[in-house]
Amino acid sequence: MAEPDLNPSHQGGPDPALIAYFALFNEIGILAQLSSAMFEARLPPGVLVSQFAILNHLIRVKDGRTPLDLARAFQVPKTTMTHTLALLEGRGHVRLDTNPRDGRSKLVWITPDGRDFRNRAITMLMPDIEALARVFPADRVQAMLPHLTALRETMDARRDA
Amino acid sequence: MAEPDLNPSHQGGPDPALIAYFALFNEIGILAQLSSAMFEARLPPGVLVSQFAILNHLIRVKDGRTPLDLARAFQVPKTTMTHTLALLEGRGHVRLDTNPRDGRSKLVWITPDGRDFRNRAITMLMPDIEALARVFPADRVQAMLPHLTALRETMDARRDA
DNA sequence: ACTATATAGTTCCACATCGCACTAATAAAG
DNA sequence: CTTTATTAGTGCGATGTGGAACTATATAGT
Repeated sequence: MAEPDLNPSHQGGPDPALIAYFALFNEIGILAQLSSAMFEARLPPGVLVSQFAILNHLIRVKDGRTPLDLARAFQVPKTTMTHTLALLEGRGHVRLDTNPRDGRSKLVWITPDGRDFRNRAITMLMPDIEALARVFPADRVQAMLPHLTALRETMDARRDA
Repeated sequence: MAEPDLNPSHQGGPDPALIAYFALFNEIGILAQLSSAMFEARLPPGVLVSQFAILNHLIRVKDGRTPLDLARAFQVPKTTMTHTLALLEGRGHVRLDTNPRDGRSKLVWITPDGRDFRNRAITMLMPDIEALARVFPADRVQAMLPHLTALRETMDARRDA
């Protein structure tokens, strides 16, 4: 579900300088909801963004990593990753080998089928992105992207502290 | 779960100018995950961000609206809203009256208990926000917030088209 | 080497989310 | 006024998500 929508400005309460942070997380939450819906509308029925995201990560970053690595990258519990990887393996989109370096863990590899599926999915999404680009210019995206990345990295680093 | 992490740059594929949009949604998805986790860690056990967000909306925007209004505001199906409102009503944080203007619908009101709960929750969250503000300055938030709001409004408007 | 601790992954279970079908009520069409 | 279509909310079932506990392996301490 969506994010807070918090804004304690109705009372003289907390530091007003911090209200912007609440507003920020509110917008982020609603945008995550909207973008997930947009993506899933174009993906084949039953394929969730969570699964698609993993295929993307395996291509964009690197495959041959452990399920736990992936769980950390996506900020989900390892049980969730076990479930999602099982779905992808069942569809033949990824392959799970035992890790030769560590008998406890496995290594996740994307298959040619998984690669094809992901590339076709991106093609399906392109029209929506193009339509969005027409009403929301790319320079605005460029303006905020570095800040978002920095915020993500900061919060990611603070996660265990 | 988190968002795409899409970046088709591995091949000469789609318009490179559009890649930034994928990167944007990727960051938004992960940040939504991180902020939800941060919030829920401070909320009482069993209270999810989804419930807290509704209380916030009822105070910040306005209460006395229908469940369907809320479902649209948060971009969730009405069945989800029914469920969440039932939880909040069970805790005495909201009250559901029948709508005198329309026998089919109801009106959602926040109770004094709900108001107190929300205000106390915000107090609990403040230390985390303050800690974040120390490492991620407010001017960076100000720099991206207007763009995020504009993007959210744009995508929200395009939702039914 | 042996014990204690930590880690990777899974299983089991609780629950939030959401699609589908249904009821009740309103609105529109004739 | 009667019929039809639309809308608000709910019950039910399927599934994604995530916590607790467990097994198997690896690492640290002695």
